[in-house]
Amino acid sequence: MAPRVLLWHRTDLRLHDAPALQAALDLKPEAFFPTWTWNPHYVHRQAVGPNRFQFLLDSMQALSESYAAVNAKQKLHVLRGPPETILPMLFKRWKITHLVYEYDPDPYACDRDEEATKLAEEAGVEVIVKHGFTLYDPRKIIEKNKGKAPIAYGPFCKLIASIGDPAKPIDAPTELPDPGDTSLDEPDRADHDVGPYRERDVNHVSRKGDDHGFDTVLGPNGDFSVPTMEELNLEEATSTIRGGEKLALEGLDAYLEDKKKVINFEKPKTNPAEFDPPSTTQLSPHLKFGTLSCRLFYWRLREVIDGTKHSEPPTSLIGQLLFREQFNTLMSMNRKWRQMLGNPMCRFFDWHLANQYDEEGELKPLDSNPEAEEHLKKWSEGQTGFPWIDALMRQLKETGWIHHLGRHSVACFLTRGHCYISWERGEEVFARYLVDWNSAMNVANWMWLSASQFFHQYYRVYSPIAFGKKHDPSGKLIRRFVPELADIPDKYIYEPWKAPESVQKKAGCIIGKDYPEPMLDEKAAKEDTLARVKASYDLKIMGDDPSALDGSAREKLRAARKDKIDGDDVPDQDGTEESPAKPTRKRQASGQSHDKRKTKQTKLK
DNA sequence: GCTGTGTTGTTCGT
DNA sequence: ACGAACAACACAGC
Repeated sequence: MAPRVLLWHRTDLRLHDAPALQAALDLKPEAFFPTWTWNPHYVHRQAVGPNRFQFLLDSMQALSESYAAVNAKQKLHVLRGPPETILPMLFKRWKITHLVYEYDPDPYACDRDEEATKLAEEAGVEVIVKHGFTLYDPRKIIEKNKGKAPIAYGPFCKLIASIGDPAKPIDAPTELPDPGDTSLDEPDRADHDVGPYRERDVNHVSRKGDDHGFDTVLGPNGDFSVPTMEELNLEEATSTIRGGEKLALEGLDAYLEDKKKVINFEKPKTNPAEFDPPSTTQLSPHLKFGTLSCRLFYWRLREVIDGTKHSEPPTSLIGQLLFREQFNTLMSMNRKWRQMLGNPMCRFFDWHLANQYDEEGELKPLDSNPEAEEHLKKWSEGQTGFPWIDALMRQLKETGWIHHLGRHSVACFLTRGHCYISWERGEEVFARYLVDWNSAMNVANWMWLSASQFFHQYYRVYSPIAFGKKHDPSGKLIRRFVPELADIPDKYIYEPWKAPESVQKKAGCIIGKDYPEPMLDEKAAKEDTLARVKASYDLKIMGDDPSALDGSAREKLRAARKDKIDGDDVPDQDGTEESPAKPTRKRQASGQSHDKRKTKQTKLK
């Protein structure tokens, strides 16, 4: 039987160097169906803000047009519904013989793809999985290292060096087979139910009204069209970062023009306060959505640096790609990657507002902690009263991007630096607002900054005042993103509460009225948090330790703190003390909704 | 068990 | 501009 191939796009919104696409074409199909399942899990259950939705829709539309440019009969066929019902329908209706997709190391994706593979096999469809999201196949790296991936960067680099160079990129196809007969009657929505997802739509906060993206399965005109922001009823994107393969390749070309910059790139020496233009490549969203192939990026970099004296990993640009490689590899072998409890790679802390689970592994409402809730809310909205932190958080929300070191600064502040709030809460906020959000990079860096893994010198704390000042003494970033402070003199721009009343008046910004007072005493919060971090470090247990899972580690830390406080005769400042007696109070909304959380941790929805 | 290393801290000294 | 003190972590390699 001549092959009829369904290419399931997810992480590979491009035609250049796309191994799954190439594998599909290598089958010499009589009918070829590039397909996207518009998945209600992604639309309603993952925190995604308008900026990232816009980038995704741009990229899907661009891919569809690129297909059509090669073969006018082709397009990206978008079917709106859960993959576990859409795919079996297509297998049958389009008489599919082969399902081809790119390996996605994300834990949710692994579950989803295992289910899809099972369904394909039940339908007698052959499944072909290619790697292309990373330079190497994560499964091969782990196999080569006897089932484990090194957690330290150096050994990881050595390991992949022993495998050799990554494969060279392959060109985009110049011709494509036809799709064959794609005619379908509009399916019954009941067969592709999205109700349970919409009921708990975590993205309702960025909608102007109801989501109409699932009104039909085949699209409003029955032609498998790419959804629009209007159909999704999303607020307008505020970011200027736009998606699509063409923009990715142009961005790459433009960045590589300045060869000196590429050759001497050292990440820690790039400036987190630069935003117009930023001091880094701006290619991360394209790697996230696969509008740019990481192998193409890698080999284009090699072309520039080979034969010259150049910066080296970890600080070089290649070094950045190797971090991406390592974090994706580690994630691929850890289904509890995105949480602390149950995660063997993540140190246990008794953070405020940490995820907790019932016996069935369902998320429970968070413990009440009014002070921490207020801190989280102010942090996520850029209202902490620390201009540097607030500028970065507002930059994140508005532009969908902040510099890596800016991410460090705000993440450290929220977790081990000043607020002692679980990295899981910060990770959610980044997931909503970052255009380049990616589970491997985002989670790994949150673990890094919270000293939960990779980084352990927890006493090195970013100052919310000094760190920014070092890079941007006149506070240009603050003046741009916190306009109420625009006329505060340089001397006070990082600490406006120290400005005399006359100065505040002259600048038209009264602290406590036009801009908030600092939400906490920086020095006292740092000391208190450092002591908590040290106490958790002394426990030396990871998130999957029995005492972490049964709550006894938490109790132990609480009791030790109480002893110490009683001994010192200092009033108790821990807002969690009352929670055992009074289980769960309604939590405040905090930039995103936690109130309807009841996600199965591992099961495919 | 010891030593060196770890992308990217801060403050104070010269 | 750069070095040392701060208080002191984990991990790899020997």
